[in-house]
Amino acid sequence: MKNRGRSGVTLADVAREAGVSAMTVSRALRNPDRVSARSRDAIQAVIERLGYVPDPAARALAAGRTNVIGVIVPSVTNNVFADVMRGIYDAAEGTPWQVQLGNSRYSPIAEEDLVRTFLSQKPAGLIISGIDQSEATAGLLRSAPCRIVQIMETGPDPFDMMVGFSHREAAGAATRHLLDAGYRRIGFLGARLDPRTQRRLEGFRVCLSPAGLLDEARIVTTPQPSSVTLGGHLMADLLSTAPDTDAVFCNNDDLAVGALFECQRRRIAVPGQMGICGFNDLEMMAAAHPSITSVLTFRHEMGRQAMSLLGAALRGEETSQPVVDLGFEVVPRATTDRTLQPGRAEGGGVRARAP
Amino acid sequence: MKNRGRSGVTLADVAREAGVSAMTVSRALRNPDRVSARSRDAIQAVIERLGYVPDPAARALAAGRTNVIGVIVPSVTNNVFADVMRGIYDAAEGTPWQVQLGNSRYSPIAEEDLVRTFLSQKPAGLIISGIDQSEATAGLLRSAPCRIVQIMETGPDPFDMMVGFSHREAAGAATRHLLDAGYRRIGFLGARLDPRTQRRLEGFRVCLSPAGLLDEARIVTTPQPSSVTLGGHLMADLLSTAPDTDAVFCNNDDLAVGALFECQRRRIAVPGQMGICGFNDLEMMAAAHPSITSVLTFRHEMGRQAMSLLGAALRGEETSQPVVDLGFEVVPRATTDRTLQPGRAEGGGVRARAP
DNA sequence: TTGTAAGCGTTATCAT
DNA sequence: ATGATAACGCTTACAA
Repeated sequence: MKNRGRSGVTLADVAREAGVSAMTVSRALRNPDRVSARSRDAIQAVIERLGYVPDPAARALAAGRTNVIGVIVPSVTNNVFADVMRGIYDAAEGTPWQVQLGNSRYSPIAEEDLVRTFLSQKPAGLIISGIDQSEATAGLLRSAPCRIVQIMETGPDPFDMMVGFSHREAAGAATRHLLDAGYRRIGFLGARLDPRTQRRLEGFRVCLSPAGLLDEARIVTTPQPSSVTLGGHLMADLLSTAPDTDAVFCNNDDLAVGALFECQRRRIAVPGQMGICGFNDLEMMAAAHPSITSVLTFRHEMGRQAMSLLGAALRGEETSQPVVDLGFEVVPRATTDRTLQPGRAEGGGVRARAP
Repeated sequence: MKNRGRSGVTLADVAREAGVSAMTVSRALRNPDRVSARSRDAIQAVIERLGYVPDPAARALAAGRTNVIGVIVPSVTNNVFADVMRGIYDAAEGTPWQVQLGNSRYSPIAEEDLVRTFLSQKPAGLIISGIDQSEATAGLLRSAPCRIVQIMETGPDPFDMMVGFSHREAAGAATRHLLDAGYRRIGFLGARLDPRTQRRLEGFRVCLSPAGLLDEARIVTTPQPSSVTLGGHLMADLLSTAPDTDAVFCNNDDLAVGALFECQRRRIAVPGQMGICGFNDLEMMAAAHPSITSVLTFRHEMGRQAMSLLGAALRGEETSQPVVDLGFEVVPRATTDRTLQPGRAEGGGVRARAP
């Protein structure tokens, strides 16, 4: 098999130059304190001189495991997951764990393939979004020889660990906020009905139904992926179906922003004639004019904690609490504050802040 | 070393069950047509029955290469890179290439580490953002034993291939658009001065300078990462420094949206008293009220082409054109259209579209 | 503290 | 078309 023209400096090269055996170099790399200071220094010098970098494939093959943490999210474009990913990367920094990202594109089949691919790499851990895995995927995960964290949601029967919150309750709280603000004919705008969206819709229904205020005609959804433009369209649909609607809970912030712009275009006063509440509380919501009420979710923290929990578990520090509920927070702002002095009709907004 | 309790079914297991040698199974997996139909079918059946999945580490070690495409971006939160990543994933779908993401967080040192880590994995290719690698990184890349695509920008001396556009020209065109629209006291709002931002600022200067309209006092920048909120703050700063400014070129769309909201808050008529132009043309820009002028960049296409180019090169299809300039497109909208009938002062906008 | 031997699961090479 | 054999670069297990 000879030399196939590989560039690499190997452990053996380093060992030879440093006048020790390969095993000592291997140890110096992973448990520096189990090697004499003298060897350690000599080895370190040679490594730098030769520019040695360990071959992860050889390592994985010999050790039967890797320091890879597989992360499976349904979207890489979505702001929400971008924040979660950043939290994961932040927590992984300075640790030996190497994050590897997989994008399931909201497809259960792609998700199953990803899990299979990740498992074939003998990962140290897996972080997977949601609690709605297919039966096949669930089977793989249940018998997986690594630690697993489910994120984004809490629910019963975790495979292992969980970091999330209740979307049902969060949506319920948002809807209650609209009720408390005095709105009565409340609509729901939703895009891409993934399982979390559906549970939010459920929370919406459960909040309005007992009060006799649930009107299915005010629920407007579409399978299309969400966008600001779509928020405008959904608002337009809602207004043509149920023109007397006086507030909307938007299933995410993009839709809420689009709904606000649509109101401004139509000279509908917000919050006077129409209340608007979003979901996630992206940075933009506070900066908008009028500022937009939303439900703050702790996305970055979710990623951070998922990774930290995994790290702790892998270090053998068993957590007493395998399911972490991060909660949420309704953030009331101008778009649902009827006590604000309404702007002129065509302004479509109020002054929420001094200039 | 015995059995360490690994879960895996191996090639040898499949070979034994199928009554052939390991090599035949290996061949059947990678070059099905170099194996008799009989063996092929028998092997396929056993693979499915046993649930065999190849071990990528063993494969990498034996073959000396992998089907990994390393992708290095400076941010995973930024919409722009999210779109590029989606393009890459889209183009990788259905190919044997496995995309692996690295986040350099705008740090040249982190970037160098990532390159080193990726190279240690013997990747089939590397996609790296920008043309401003450190000398150390450049050295690694020049002697890398794999194909390389630089994305986001075009420039001289590609390591190998390149897919991008000229940020300098794009910013110049945007500034020219503001001039053509009749604005004369034009400002620049910029956050995080990465190399691309700086080249955009350069394009801005080069456009205004010959006309004698460049006023450094109207250039407001900050090292902070960009956000909608920050766009408002920068606009506020600009107005206190140079209150007679009549238009701004914002270095990205978030800033532009924030600037627009700030104008609305202050009852500054847009586009009447203040023209606003963003950069990238995110989906939101068209949906805003008033709709916001921006410079469309082909982010998804950039990722798609980078990956396709790489795929073609790896298949041995040499491209005649190793540097692809995707260009850009100034998209004029309401925020720079002075011919529109101005809304009332406090409206801060115009009706860009019928309801 | 250090070294020796064996093998991890796959593919390249060369025969047959 | 198929197979025997020798690596690939590293780590586990055990011995010194």
